[in-house]
Order: sequence, then structure tokens, then C-alpha cells
Amino acid sequence: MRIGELAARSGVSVRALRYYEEQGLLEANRSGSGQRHYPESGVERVHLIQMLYAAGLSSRTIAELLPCVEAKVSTPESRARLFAERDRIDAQIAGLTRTRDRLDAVIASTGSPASGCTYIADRDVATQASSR
Amino acid sequence: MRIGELAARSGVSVRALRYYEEQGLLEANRSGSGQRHYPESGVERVHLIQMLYAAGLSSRTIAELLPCVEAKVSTPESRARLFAERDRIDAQIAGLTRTRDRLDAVIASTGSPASGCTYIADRDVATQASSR
DNA sequence: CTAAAACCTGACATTGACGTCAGAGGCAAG
DNA sequence: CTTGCCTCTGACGTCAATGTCAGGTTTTAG
Repeated sequence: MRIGELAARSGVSVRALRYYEEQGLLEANRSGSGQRHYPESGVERVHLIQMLYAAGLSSRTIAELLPCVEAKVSTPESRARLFAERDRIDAQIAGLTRTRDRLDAVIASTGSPASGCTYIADRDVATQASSR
Repeated sequence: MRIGELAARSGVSVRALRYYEEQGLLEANRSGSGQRHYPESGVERVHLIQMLYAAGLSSRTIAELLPCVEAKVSTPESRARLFAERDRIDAQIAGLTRTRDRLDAVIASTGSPASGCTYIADRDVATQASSR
């Protein structure tokens, strides 16, 4: 498939795919005229890349780890890297959990008791929260 | 205390503290000559700010939520915001957990004796969430 | 008193993962 | 063959949270 289709199917932009290639995360077969062509497995690969990005890894780190994630092969160095990233993610989860619990506490304290001020008179629930 | 001490004690840079003030996250009493002075509670406040940054909130969002986190008071809007951020963090934790489990599987498959290529299912990728 | 250290404001630089635009070429359909 | 969409490369723009530097004032130590 060509780049537009891969973009559509994997949910990222065409620009992002070219960027991934530039960073050595995603390879493409080039047709005679220079157009990129990807195998079906490209979709899965892009999802994997996105997952690692979402975990806070940089493109450089991803480039280092992708081969051993895909090929299930690792050198001692890459194993150390895998462990380090795993632990970092663990720590991140722990921190996020504490943050969430703290937010829960705030919600509870401002919401339930007679701490004043909080009227659940829902007047405009349509205020969609545009986070992110 | 002055800004240098707060920076040292809270573990962030002086530049960052000035930035927090600029963004309305951190207030300072000014001495006659214009120098910032912070109460002891500033340390805790900066830690709180850092925690929220680490959870992926933007300075604008933090500015909106800090008052009700500190004062335990919330308007219906801020409550909705709190819920939304809490849920976002929950989703982020879930995604990170899946990523960590996948890394664990990779580690196991590349690390165990006869690295017999244990297959790793990845059907559930791309839980959008980003961090920082 | 003086020099060093800390502080001030203001402004430009940086980093990462893209967005966006320009100008040119490729490809299937009518 | 031309129309219209897709793709190419290259390059500059963006955004957020700082880093860094300049040039000047304040505080502190000796």
C-alpha cells in the first residue's frame, strides 16, 4: 500500500510516517518513481511505534529497541535498555497512580461533604472538556 | 525564602519557577527591591505543580485546577474538568500498563533460555494518550 | 567598602514531533 | 490528453517548557 492508505489505516498523518522513516523507525520499499510502498505489516508496526511514543520514549530510543521488539532478539545492551525503559514506565505508572488518587481525594473533598460551594446544579453539561 | 532556595529545595530550576509565576501557577511576595519571596508552603506547591505536569497537564489546565486542588473548592466547571483529567490519567495508566506488559513479554521472549519466539499478541495498541 | 554571589527583566535559542506550504512529478479515469 | 488526486523533496513554522545570555541591581561575606 502507499503512504496515504497506511496513514489512514494506522491513524497517523502522512507527515508522521515520513518522519518515522527519517528517524529510522519505519522502512519503505520504493517504486521506480520513488513512491513508498508498505506491506500489510506496516499498520501493526506503526501502532507499535505509537504505543512506544505514548509511553514517553523518544524516537532515538524507539529506533534502538524496535529491532529487538520485532525480531525478539536482544543484545546485552538492548536488554539493559529494555529493562531500563520498563522500569521507567513502571515508575511513571506509579506516579500517575498517585496523581490520580490525589485528584480523587480532591474530588471527594470538594464534592461530598458540606465544604460549601459545590452545587451539582447541572446547568450546562455540554461543556466538553477539551483536554490534550 | 528566595527563589534560589526554593529552586534547590523543590528540585526545579530558577527559570522554571519564574515561568510558573508567569503562567499564574505560583505567586510570590515581592520585597521592596523586587525580589521574590516564598513561604515554606511553596515547596509543596511546586511539587504539586510538577506532579500535574508529569501527568501530562498543560500549564493552562493546571492554572485552572490548582485553586480548587489547594482550596478544596470547585465550581461545576472545574469539577467536570477534574473528572475529565482524572479519566484521562486513568486511560493513560491503562495504556502504559499494556505497554509495560508488552515490554515484559519481549524481555521474556528474548531473555529466556531457548528464545523460542513466544508470540506476542498486539491487538490493543494505539490508546491515544500522550505525555508531556 | 568591595567583590562575589544571587537576583532582576527581557529576549532569543532549543528540542521533538510533527504541520504546512511550495513546486514538481506520478497515476488512473474519462 | 488532460484533469484531479496522490506523492515526492525540502524547508520553514509551531508549541510548550525550559535553557541561556546580556546587562543591570541587590544582598551577603570578608
